[in-house]
Amino acid sequence: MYSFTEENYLKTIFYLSIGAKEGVSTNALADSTNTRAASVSDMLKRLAEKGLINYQKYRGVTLTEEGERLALLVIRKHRLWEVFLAEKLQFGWDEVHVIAEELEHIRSERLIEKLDAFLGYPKFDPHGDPIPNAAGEMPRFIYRKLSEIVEGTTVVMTGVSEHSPAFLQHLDKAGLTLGCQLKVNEISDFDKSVSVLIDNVRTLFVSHEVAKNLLVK
Amino acid sequence: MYSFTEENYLKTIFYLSIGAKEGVSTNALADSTNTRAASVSDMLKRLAEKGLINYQKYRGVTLTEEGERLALLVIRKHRLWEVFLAEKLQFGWDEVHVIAEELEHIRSERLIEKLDAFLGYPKFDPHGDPIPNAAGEMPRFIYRKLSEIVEGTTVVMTGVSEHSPAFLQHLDKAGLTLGCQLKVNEISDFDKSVSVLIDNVRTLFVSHEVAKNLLVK
DNA sequence: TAAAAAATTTAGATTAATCTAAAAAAATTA
DNA sequence: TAATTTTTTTAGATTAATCTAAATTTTTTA
Repeated sequence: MYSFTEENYLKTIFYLSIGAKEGVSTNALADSTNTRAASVSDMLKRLAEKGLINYQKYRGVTLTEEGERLALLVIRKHRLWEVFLAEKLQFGWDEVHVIAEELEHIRSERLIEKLDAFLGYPKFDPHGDPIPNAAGEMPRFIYRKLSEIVEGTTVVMTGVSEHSPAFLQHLDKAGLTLGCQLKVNEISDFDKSVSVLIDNVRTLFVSHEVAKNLLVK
Repeated sequence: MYSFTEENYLKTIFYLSIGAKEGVSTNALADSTNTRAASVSDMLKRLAEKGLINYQKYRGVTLTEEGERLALLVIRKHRLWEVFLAEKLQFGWDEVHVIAEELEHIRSERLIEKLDAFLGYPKFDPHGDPIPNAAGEMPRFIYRKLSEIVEGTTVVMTGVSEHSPAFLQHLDKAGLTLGCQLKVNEISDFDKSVSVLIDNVRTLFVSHEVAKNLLVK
């Protein structure tokens, strides 16, 4: 049985490892967990002793197989609760993350399996992120950013790579929701903003900053 | 913002205060919280400083108005989650308590109000206990025990005063559920066991031990 | 590559919640 | 009511998770 804190470290290491070739640095973890590097060093020693991470002093960390499995089980719980909050309790997709940060630590396997069934075994959370299975396995999709799509191409919005309430509320206001069709009309030479045709109905200008965080396929 | 531990102490003091004329003793709290009297003394000092309990050394404790309000809000959350677990996730009434012990500490007022709405504003939890409102107020019903009902009387089972899985599973096996009609046929002179007619259909012998923990009206 | 800068770890505290053992107060009983 | 027993509190530690400040290692740069 691991503490809330330990679970949060595993989850953070998992997210910071995505794409990275090297191990996650102490400072990156300190930033993400809002603690000091010294506190992170202490915790890394403990997680290493428990066999959850590969750690050598000054070298950064990676998750062991067991550590990754545990991280994905926490992420599974987080994402299932997000679906519950959005679909059953009518929370906005900008509100679910904060509450799920607490719910993800509730310890009951039966609870999460029954919740999964109640929700109809969803495959994605409200932000389009895939939900790991009960064994701690998650399909890895390769999404493209809207900012990388060439002019004239039509794609479907399938996710976001930024989950802050401010960003998600911005998308709400612009009427950009998961599943909408986006045709890239033109990319501005001046500021890289993207002119898109949404669902064949209306045209919208999307800033490069936003386009970088919209995942499409 | 109060810690899980503080919330649990408030809740425990609330339950131990029911019916009691005097304050709750340190030892009673140590028993209920599975800690030692010394630890309880420490915590009582802290809760008193925060204005949540009335405490004088060696004298036992009572909740202040604010302390009781907080205790009832925790109990509100506990009982609403129990309804969710039983009605939506199909957990047995013997299983919901343990999981709700964790869920009751999730901090989000909006969450609990939306959960309340989702459940249709239930007035009672799966054990027949009333659910406090959002202001921390709870109707106080005066229930009678089945063991106090005189022969010949017909009553309805409305609650239980013992919530252990073993007891609740025993009731399941006997087919005793909330809302069933109970006619007291005869009380044994020998062992005080009660012969009851259930829903006008079948007769069952209920031990005095069980009858003491069945609440009826 | 040597010096400077940045990153990381160690040393030594702190806080909340707990403990054991000992002291003190209250309650019981002879 | 005095002695004994029980209850409660205090004193002094312990553990997990954190901190600051200082020391150490690695990386960068001149």
